[in-house]
Amino acid sequence: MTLTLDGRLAPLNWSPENCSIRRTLDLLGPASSILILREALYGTRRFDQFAERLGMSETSIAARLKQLTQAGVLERQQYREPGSRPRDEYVLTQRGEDLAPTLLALMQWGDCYLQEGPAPLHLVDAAGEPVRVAFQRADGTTVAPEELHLRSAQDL
Amino acid sequence: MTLTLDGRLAPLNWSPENCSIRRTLDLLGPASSILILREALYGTRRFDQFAERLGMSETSIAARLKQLTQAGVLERQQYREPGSRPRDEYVLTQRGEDLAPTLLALMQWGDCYLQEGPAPLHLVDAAGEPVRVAFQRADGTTVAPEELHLRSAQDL
DNA sequence: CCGTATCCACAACGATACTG
DNA sequence: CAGTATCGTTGTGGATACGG
Repeated sequence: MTLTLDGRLAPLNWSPENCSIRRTLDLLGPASSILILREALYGTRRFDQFAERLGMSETSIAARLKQLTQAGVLERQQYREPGSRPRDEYVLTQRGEDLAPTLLALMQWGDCYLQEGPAPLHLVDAAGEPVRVAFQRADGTTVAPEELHLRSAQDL
Repeated sequence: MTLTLDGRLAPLNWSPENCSIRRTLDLLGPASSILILREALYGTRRFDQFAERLGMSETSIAARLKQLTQAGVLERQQYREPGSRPRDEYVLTQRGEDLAPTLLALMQWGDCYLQEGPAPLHLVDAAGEPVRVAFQRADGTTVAPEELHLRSAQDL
């Protein structure tokens, strides 16, 4: 596969700076931000749980949580356990949840190419059937990678 | 959505270090590696083209290309234009092409949340119909994000 | 429990100059 | 054209100590 950009390698109306991939990576920040989001997707919400599960220093955790909150993919929520004072926790916003395909596509690739033995986690549906990240049309039909093309907007 | 890990937030048989997302990020390296791969996916192959299109220094380009080659997602290929001496170019391996869902999921998210106005590039099939990254079962049927679960391997 | 402040180490990057 | 060598700057992170 090579996404042929409709046959041209450098369309005039597309510039490498005006690129959603670059802007998304800039917004999310370093790789440790992705790991924070992975934990958030798994259900981790509290500061010390992030720190413990990721094996990162509190300094880094605080910086990443603040950055991701400002980026709008996490938000602080107050909660109160009975008998305790109110605390904050960090939960995914809709924007953050929508990063799930990206994260799970990464996981899928690593499971395929970097995992020795069976993968530790499997993505399944409500009935336990395996689920994969794939390309599909609006009607839900699958698109093979060889059929993919990138079209620049002004070609329409 | 929260991927409930079958109801438990920290399954005993899964550790944050043994994680395909982390290992994949470690293998690929810094964010600029992802941008290199984006260019490779678009069809860029030659050293100076990477440097020019990404606006990065030759030092960084050389380091990233070497790293990605060692990681097995790019490989050097000799080519020879008529009348020129042979040169090297960097092309995606199968491993590298299989990162397309990850990169395009990133692009899709950025198009949705960071793009002002219409996206500059559209992912389409051979007939020009729009294509998205989505979750699906082995039989091709679509899975809604709310239906997703992560199951640890030893629960089988 | 949930962070912040300070200090230090290292990795990534751009700029520049240089080689086959 | 396709890199390598060196330098200086910045960003990221760990360790430690400290504050609400």
